[in-house]
Amino acid sequence: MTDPLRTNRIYQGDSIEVMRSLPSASIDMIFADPPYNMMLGGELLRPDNSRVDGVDDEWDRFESQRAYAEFTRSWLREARRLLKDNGTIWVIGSYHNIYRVGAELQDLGFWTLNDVVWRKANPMPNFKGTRFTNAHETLLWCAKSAEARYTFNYEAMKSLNEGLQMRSDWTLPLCNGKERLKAEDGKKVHPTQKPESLLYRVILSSTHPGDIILDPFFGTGTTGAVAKLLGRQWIGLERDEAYIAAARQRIAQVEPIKDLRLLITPSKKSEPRIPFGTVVERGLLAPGSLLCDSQRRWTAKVRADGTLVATSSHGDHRGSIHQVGAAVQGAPACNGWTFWHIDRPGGAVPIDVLRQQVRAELEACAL
Amino acid sequence: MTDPLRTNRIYQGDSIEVMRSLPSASIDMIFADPPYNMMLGGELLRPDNSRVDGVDDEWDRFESQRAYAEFTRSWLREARRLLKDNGTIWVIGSYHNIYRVGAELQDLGFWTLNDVVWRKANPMPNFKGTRFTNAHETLLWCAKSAEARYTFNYEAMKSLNEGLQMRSDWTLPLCNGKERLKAEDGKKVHPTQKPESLLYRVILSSTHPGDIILDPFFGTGTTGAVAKLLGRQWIGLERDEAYIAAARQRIAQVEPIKDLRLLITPSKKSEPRIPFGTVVERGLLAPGSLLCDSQRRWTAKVRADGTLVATSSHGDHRGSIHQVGAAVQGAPACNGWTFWHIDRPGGAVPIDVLRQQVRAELEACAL
DNA sequence: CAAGGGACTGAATCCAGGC
DNA sequence: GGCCTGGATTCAGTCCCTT
Repeated sequence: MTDPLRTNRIYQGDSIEVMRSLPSASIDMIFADPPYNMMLGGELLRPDNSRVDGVDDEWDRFESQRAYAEFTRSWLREARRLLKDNGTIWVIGSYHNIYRVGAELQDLGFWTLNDVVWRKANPMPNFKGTRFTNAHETLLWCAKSAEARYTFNYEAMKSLNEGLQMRSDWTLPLCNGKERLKAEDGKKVHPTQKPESLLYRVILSSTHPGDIILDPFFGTGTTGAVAKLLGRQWIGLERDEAYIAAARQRIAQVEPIKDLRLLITPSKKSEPRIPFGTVVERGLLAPGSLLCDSQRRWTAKVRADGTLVATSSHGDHRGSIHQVGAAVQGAPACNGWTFWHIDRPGGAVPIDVLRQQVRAELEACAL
Repeated sequence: MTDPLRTNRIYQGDSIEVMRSLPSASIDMIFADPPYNMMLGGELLRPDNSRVDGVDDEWDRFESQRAYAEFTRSWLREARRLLKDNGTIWVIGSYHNIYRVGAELQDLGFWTLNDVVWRKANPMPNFKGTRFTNAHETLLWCAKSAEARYTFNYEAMKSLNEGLQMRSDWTLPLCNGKERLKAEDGKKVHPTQKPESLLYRVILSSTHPGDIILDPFFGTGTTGAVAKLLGRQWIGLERDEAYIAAARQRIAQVEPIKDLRLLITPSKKSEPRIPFGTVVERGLLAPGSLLCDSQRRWTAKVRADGTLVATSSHGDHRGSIHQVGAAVQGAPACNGWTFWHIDRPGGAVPIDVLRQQVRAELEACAL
């Protein structure tokens, strides 16, 4: 193609078809949030009988796993053609699709730089208690080859992380509140709008100001909004007219900023909560160990799941260190960390020292 | 095979070959930490044990990627055969191999339950500052099919996390200090020894005491050590004599927890079911008694057969405590045990206390 | 106005056992 | 295997309304 690439605009149409019309080796970075192929079953009710609004949109339905694999290979192949040799691609997904995406990326010759975990601060719980709470999504970050000289703004990431190297796990909240785009009827415009904080990190880490960023599954334009904010060029591909209208309006309101320091929001550092179970799990205290209070009036036995069992004049008790501490004393509440002790040669030591030990180990990973 | 499966031992030899000699549908859970030295100069063996040269030109990279895929498919296929229908498999890996593993798992028909992120508390920094610090590894947890009734000790995980649902991201330290096995020369025995805390969570979450756990890449036996501690049976496959010797010595020193009460976290789902009719039958509630909800918005009358009758704005209702509770509220479902109350001097009391009473009586009987 | 309670919501492969 | 029914199951955060 001889046409110059026109940026800062949305191209309407099927992603793969529009990509085919764009010139090769013209893009610095691609961020892609493709359909996940969730395959949800029937409806899901919360314990209060309200209905979970799942992703059942037409664009997330594929005929088979094979069809999804072919779709993935097709758009990734075009993405590879559009990327400059030193460009990189980000793809976000969940366990439903990210393993297929990762395998196809590697088959096509992409070179993985990192896989990054978006650790959701406030995920939806598992209402039926059937699995671990699905509390993260995965991003893959790849170059076109092992030899590529890709962009990585190491210092920007380090300062964003208060002077420590940015790790491959990012703790960020979901997109909700005022940031979440709502239609006039109050309903969310897009079922899976990504938080801008996520795109900040992606764009800030792997592009320079002025670079051209392509998002082939543009949705309501989070990539475009953050790209404009950060002084990058952007191109969005999207099929849905309603999404496009919302994205245009949203991006028009963005005022680009030049001073990156304004973006660095200090991370909320709070003392990490340490469940007592962690102390047991890490082998600092064996299941079956005996605890006692400082006066040795009561004893309790440690269970494998981090609860205690004890017997007192009030009966048998089972529960957390706090619950059992309160129960044996007949008290309304109790701080189990300072109440319960372990017998050591020099005397009884509160189990809080074990918590301190765990905290010390954890201090290395700040976020 | 007609031989009974002999557990709590290490089988020496090639993983895939030894797996072929074991009986189908005999394993409750598999934990696998397969090799993933794809292009790091380490050796990679094809399924036929021939060696792949680690050269990094395009052709050879393709060869070794394909060889790794074949290796992965081979051992996963055997793993699938060995698993009981309701068994599950855990596989741990990094971005070098886990996407290939995940794709092969799904191709073979495994059903993903969770992907779990091990967030390393103390990862190795990225010395060159060229990427994000690689601070996590990924575990995949799969059942054999979507319909399988797999084991998940929800309550134990919740207790371990001090009353909150366990999430899909686990922050745990690397294996070091006293736990790390060292040879006489002070060098580590195994390059990638996993922390026992990781296996503790894996085993406690997805197996029952007495279950049979297979680790086809046993190494220095972390899986065996934790399995023994937690009262599970184990089988380890390993080729390397030095690893086997270290594992044997290590596991011999583990003292198992014998007391089942310390190992099992009771859950409501596992308690014996009591029909409401039993409560009436035993005279804890007379036919004709009036029940109400906690807000006293609705009332219902107890019939001799343990059903209820009630009238609401939705009409007349007759049926089980659950059905009538749902009907008067116009809700899709209802737990009648906690919804319906009896009027007592101190206030309304849920009929669940009557169920507890019956359970206590039955338990006394059983002893 | 501050504090507190209740409703609502988020990429979700979300039940188990008996007949 | 299909159908029916008992009955178990949620965390963090925002917004609105009441006290």
